[in-house]
Amino acid sequence: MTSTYETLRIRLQRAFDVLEVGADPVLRVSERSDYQANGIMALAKRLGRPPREVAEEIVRGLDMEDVATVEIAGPGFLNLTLASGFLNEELRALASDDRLGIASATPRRIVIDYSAPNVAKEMHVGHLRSTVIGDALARMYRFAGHEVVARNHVGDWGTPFGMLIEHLLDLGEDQAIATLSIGDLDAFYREARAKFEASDAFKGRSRSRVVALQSGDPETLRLWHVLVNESIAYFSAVYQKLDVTLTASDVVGESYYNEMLAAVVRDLDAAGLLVESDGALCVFPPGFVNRDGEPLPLIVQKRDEGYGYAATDLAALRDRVSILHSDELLYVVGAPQVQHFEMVFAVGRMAGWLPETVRCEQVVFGNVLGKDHKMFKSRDGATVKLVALIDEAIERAYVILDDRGTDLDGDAKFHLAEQIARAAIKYADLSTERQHDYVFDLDRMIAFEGDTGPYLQYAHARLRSIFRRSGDLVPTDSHFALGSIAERELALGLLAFPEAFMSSLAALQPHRLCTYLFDLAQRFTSFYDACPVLSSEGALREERLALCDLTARTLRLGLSVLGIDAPEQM
RNA sequence: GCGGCUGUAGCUCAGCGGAUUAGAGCAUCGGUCUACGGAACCGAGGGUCGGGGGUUCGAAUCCCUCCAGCCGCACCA
Repeated sequence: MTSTYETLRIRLQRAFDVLEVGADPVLRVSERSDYQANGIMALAKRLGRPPREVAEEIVRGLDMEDVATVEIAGPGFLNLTLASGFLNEELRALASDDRLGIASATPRRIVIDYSAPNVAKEMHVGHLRSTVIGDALARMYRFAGHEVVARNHVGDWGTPFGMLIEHLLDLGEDQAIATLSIGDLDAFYREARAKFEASDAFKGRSRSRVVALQSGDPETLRLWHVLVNESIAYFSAVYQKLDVTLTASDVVGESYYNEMLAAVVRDLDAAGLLVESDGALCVFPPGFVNRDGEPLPLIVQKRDEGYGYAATDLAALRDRVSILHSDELLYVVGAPQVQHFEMVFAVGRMAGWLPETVRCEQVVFGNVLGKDHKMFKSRDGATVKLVALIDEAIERAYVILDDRGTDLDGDAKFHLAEQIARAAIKYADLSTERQHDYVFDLDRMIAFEGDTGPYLQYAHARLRSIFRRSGDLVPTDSHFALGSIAERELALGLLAFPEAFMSSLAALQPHRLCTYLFDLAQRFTSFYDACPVLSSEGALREERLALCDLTARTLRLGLSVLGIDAPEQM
């Protein structure tokens, strides 16, 4: 179906076309009217005519069947109020559409690179953002009808593996596996690092172990696999705890690209892009300079002939375009790597590996800060384990459920605590503009009041409770008279869903959908307070039940594409 | 030094091609309720939108400049 927003835009476009300037109307949801048409001032300027005259001409061109009132307010915009007949028809169409107005798009293949933890290293809050944002985008794209290929670019290669493997041998394989499988990855890494720095003998062994790894020594590779597999098992457990769609089969680590690295160098050279500088093989994409104002290289092959992450990222980019045939590449990676990816993408374009038709973008996100606005750390200055954070949130949710008194017990109660905790953490992360740093404050996000995940879950649970009481009866053929202000406000909120979803996805900004859902939940609670549902009768009862059903479905769908559960009761 | 990001209410944040009196949440104060789930609803106070200049009938938004903070700037990813 066509969304209300689209319908209006088309109407408005027709009115604009009367003026024959080919301008696009700008339509926005307004707080003081149902919609507001902007951009008339600019149009008048282009036409060289008085704005009021232009506005009047647009109003004459509008299809007044759908619009109850039009107000020329100020010289630059029109306030539109929708006709009740139009609202009724739109709501009926929305209510009978199980996709809630989101048309299934012509499928494109989108590769989303997200999460990317490192083998034998703990996942911390930094990984939370990439994982949660990436997963929300993946779910949104899938719902919109696209094919998503998730890529978990795990750090599973490089010089640290020499010392890690030697440490594993020192501990004995069984002991090492035991340490890793209980999830104490940081301890393992720390011990290895400490030995590396303290003992020259260990350092020497580590270095030769790296050489053995790179040359494909079978026993070394076997030991490497032990480390990798244990870590991936651990990551999978974290993903499960977070209810993230990533699986072990989405893991395509850095090592996967090893065999392609020589070809990257060879082909860049053949294209005449490769320059030797201080012994390293580099590409100098235009427009990048270092602190002395000299051209900044992307180092593809190091002086020691090893490959850096630039080579790996170029190989991955190539693989994703030419082998996976993706139409769009997204990298959900933190802000510090902006320049790196700009350079990689620039080199990809220069080499012809990244056609102009392929959209390629870093989905940048800001840092997670503590309450002191410094990088998020525990009191003793150590990085905080992601699992510890999730567990703490679950524990708090559990305590709150106890305090509130709940019908649930045992597994069901624990499961609900998990759902609430995940909602609190994910919503807090997703609801701010992703490029900004955000303050991680568990107290606030799990406070269950205000603009939080649990508030949205609660609104949904209250809605479901209505249907439990009324015997799950959902009216199918209601007329939406929208006699009260609260009903009308709720209805307009419901009709805005497709536009909110699509613009959120187009901008790769999940927080816009969050803002929409919170606004909808508030419209609902106001409605719920003002309009009795079950104690109403006849057509009014049917209408209100239908509004409730549509609201519940919209909340559930919106939350689900953000990766948040909507429990039936809380 | 160059580049990027950020600066909006006491706190945490929205404000999406310029638009009516800059909006939420928390906190504070005051109301509502024998109510379908009070994890609620309604209302109030609180802002020189970092400073200054410019463009515009109109700027938190666009341009310039200054200030403050964070990040990046050649072989670790």
